[in-house]
Amino acid sequence: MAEKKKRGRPRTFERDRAVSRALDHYWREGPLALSVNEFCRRMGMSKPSLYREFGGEDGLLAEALDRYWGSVLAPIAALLGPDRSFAESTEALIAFASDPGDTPKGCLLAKSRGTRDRLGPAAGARVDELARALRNAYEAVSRRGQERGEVRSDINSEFAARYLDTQVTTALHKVAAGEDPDEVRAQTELALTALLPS
Amino acid sequence: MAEKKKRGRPRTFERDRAVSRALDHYWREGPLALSVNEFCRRMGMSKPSLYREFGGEDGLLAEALDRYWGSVLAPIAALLGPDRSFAESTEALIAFASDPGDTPKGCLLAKSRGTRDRLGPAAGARVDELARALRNAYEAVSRRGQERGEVRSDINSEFAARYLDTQVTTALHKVAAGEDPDEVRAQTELALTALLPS
DNA sequence: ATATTTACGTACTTATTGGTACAATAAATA
DNA sequence: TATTTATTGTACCAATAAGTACGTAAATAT
Repeated sequence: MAEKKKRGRPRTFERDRAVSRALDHYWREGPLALSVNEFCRRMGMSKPSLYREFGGEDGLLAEALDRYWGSVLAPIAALLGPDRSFAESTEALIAFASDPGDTPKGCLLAKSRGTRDRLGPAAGARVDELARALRNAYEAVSRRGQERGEVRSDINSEFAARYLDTQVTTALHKVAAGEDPDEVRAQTELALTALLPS
Repeated sequence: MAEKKKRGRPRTFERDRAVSRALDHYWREGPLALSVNEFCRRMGMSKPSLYREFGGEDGLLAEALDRYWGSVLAPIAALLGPDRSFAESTEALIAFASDPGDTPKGCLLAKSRGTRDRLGPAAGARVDELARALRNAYEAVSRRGQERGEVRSDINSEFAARYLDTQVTTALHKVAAGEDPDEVRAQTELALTALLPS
């Protein structure tokens, strides 16, 4: 890998930093809140830069979603591993949903899913991907829970996964909307008891 | 109340019809989907008319919400009367949520609540009012259910009402997003079993 | 008829939108 | 030093946004 000298003007665009700041803005205010103009103004980048580097708002959001998965959701999914009981897994999920702890409120994926139809093709596809990956994790948790007798065995594990997804997403939306995290936590805990054996 | 002859040019503006069409548009596409320009174009009214009669988009949406309450939500709330068992009431709610039957999909109030913060002052206040009225109905249902032993007695009836509200609103959002009504119905039914005595 | 009062909508303003042409810049090469 | 190639952002475009000044229409009153 020789350091081939390139011929033209050297790149100064900080792509990584741009994606980070984009993620922050999208996460904080939702993926549709900002116009491209305002976006570039706040990011301190020129509009042609955005179109050149990301092909537009759609591409930028898609990349921000990728980073969100890597830095937030993948670690969460890892918390749902087979070494944990169903109760521990749901506890971790509820803790994540009712209080992410770190920077912005709510979940970028949840916010994006809420406006799925108004997203561009690239971001839309990314949202579907991430949602599916998350649901796969939910399904694994549900199935293991059923095998261990920790979850009602008379419901389909895919249905249970979708139910889990619904409830967690609802919790995330409520927290993002500013509702009391303790209330959200309590409601989500109640909702998940519906999955337990009677 | 004598029919006093008014002095100026007679009114030709069809206020009632305007509100009806506004309700239809808001209901179908959500309260923030249309610009004032596009709105007036579709309604066949001039912009000054809208500002004169309703004070702007905010006032128009507020009035549309009023009509929505009168024509849709109040009848629903009436279905939750004391003559029905808890199971019958929730059944009616789920039927409403998972398939409104008539014209547009979803619930205008649910859609409006989802974007509560971006609404104008009048519409925002109306949304709060209607949501509160609905929750009062939910609380009455919950409390009666508890008195009859149809609902877990170890949870606060206000909390149960908020839970009911959450689950019904979630169902409405999902139907509005185009999800399969049968799936939504099944998930909502499961969620509401959490309120039943064990 | 003329003036007065009320209702209405054309046509305008200013600001912002998504999107891009093109000139300026900065390096390697000749 | 001049040329070529690559990168960047100023400065523009047409379309549309929210909001309103003002002239016209249609009735009653004088």
